[in-house]
Amino acid sequence: MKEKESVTVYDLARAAGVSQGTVDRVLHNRGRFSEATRDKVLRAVEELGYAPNMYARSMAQRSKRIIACIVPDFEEGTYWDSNNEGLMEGAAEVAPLGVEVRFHRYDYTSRKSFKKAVEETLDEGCNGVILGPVFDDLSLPFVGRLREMNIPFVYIDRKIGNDGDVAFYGTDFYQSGILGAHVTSLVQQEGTVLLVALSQIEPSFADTTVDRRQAIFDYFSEHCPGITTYSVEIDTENEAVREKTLDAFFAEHPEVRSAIVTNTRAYQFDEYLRKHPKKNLFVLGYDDTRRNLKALRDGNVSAIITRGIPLQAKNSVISLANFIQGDRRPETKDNYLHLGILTKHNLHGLF
Amino acid sequence: MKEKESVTVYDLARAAGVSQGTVDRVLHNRGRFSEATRDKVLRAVEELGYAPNMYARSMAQRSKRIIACIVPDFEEGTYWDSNNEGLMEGAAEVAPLGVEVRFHRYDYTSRKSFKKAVEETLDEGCNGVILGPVFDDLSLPFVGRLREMNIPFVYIDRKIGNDGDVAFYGTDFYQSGILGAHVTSLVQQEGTVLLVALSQIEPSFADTTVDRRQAIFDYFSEHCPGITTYSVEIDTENEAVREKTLDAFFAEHPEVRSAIVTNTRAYQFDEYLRKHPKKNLFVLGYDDTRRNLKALRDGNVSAIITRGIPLQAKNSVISLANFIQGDRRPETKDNYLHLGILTKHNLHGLF
DNA sequence: CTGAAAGCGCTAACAA
DNA sequence: TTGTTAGCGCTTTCAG
Repeated sequence: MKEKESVTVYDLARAAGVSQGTVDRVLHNRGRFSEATRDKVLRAVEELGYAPNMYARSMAQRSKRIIACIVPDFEEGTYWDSNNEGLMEGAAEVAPLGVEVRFHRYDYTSRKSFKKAVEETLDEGCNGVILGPVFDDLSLPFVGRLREMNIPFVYIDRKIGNDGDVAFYGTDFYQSGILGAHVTSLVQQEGTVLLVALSQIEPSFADTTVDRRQAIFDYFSEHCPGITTYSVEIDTENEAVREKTLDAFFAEHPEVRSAIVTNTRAYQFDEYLRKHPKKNLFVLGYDDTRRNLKALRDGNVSAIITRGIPLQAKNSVISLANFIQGDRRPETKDNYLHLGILTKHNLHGLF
Repeated sequence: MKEKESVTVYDLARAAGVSQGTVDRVLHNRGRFSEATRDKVLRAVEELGYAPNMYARSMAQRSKRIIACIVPDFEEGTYWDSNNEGLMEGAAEVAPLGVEVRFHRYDYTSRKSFKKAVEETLDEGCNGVILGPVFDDLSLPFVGRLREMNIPFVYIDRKIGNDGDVAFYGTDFYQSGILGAHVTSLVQQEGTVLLVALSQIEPSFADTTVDRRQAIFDYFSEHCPGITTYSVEIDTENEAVREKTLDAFFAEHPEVRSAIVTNTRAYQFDEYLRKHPKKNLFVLGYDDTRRNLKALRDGNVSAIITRGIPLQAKNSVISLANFIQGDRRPETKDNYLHLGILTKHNLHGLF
């Protein structure tokens, strides 16, 4: 019901005294124009305040842009599954912009499979990459390659260096530890707290949760002199071993009132508690994976700190698509997502 | 890098044996076509699974669509300010789709101003309405009018009936009460809890927080027999009166360990506590308004339950725009937003 | 190196 | 009632 105003390529062309075709060439650096015209056009862009119409653009493009997504494969209900969910949502959202998301998944316990995913990506070709890195030494040369080839990329979950990435979406692990400790301290001002950590199967992996644990220690030692903490490491793979470890701990420390599971598998601790119930134990876990949410709803987990995994993944897709199609970078390069607190009673819409 | 497939009006036209113009007419019910062609076209739509290209559409439209937004005016940092923030975000997001959002604000203490806003809206004309209703008896005939005129509308914050609205975005107040009580019960299993409520200035207003208070009572009486609650009503407008009321309460009940402020103005309770500090008082409030967040960060509020106000507002705009421009309804009609829990240590990115 | 022109999917004005 | 056609802002041939 009102006219649209907005400066177009045609306006630029007129202002610069050239044709639309020429404007397009300098805008996209497709070569075949002189320095002089380049300047004229760019000046016109400045003066008129040109902003491209993304929709017209994607309509005119006969070909799609491809985003290659190199992320770990996953079991149902785990961390990378949640990420996958968000990536899919993002893919759906950018599809009408003419951007297609293709997956190259790898086994995060296998360096070889990562190499393979990388090769595939490079072979197929793409206009942008979303990288969920696990192996630093393997990822580094890869992003170097991307930079050479002028392929934009965004990190998800973790980032390797600060070099040429368009953006990063992930969590501030230290802060997540502070929050977990804070919540626990609200429930319990003094006494014993148990920290349950994942034992490292593969010492070569980067263990992102060390920062989290450090934060918890820091918080308690600064704010809660009355709290004593103990750590146990549990075996992710073997339930029998887990059981023995935990039995031993609880035998020695029956006075424990809270437990913080610092890795992403609070549901495994819940499994233990189902068999060996403890009265009034406050259990705090991390990450809104399906399994953890189930343990929160039906089991013995009292609260979960979440980083909105699907959102981080979704945002990574959208921001990369906007960069590729709309020439615009995200407002902030490093995006540490909001940490949420979940209990039995605010799961609505998540599960 | 791959061809786009997707069925277009042209495809429909060919399939139905008519022209694009005719297809457009039946698609938009612009009249001037026979029943027979209508059927042919609609069948083609079914068979080919046609979905309009929203971007092509908004490009071809020389005129904008207008969304009229009838919501309460606000003071800085209060509930409707947060809503406004989200509405603005939404407006920015749908602008490239050729949708403009226009505001008609009213004073929520004045029925007359609401009437005026409604009249303005009707006079100016629009393609859709977002309504934040306060006066039920005034809103009802208005939405009746909208239905007659075939103008789609969505409710925000509260809804009046379930009639012709495209969607509703708001909170489940009862659930928010349950959550608040649950969180409080995590901190304190027994003893005294103070409920602070807003005293009604205007008894004609719908008080949405009664459900919340009811839920708190229900939760405690079901799960926490050891907890006793007391309610006080405080005067929103007059600080001196507030002070007196609260002084009197604390004199009588020095044993109180938690307080729940059930309205949206926890910051006013914080103001009181700054002048009359209480040791170890757990204070829970509602809503992530700027003032409340400040009281959480720097003051005596321990936790805030939030309904993601900006998000509810933003979604209302986006869903209405999609309905108007993209012919598609939101997936769920009634959207009760996720309830968040905020503490000092997860304000990042919100403030 | 540059310009002209066709066309992406859709709407809207104008003929018929 | 229906078909035709000219754009919307942009990219992309294809000739110069």
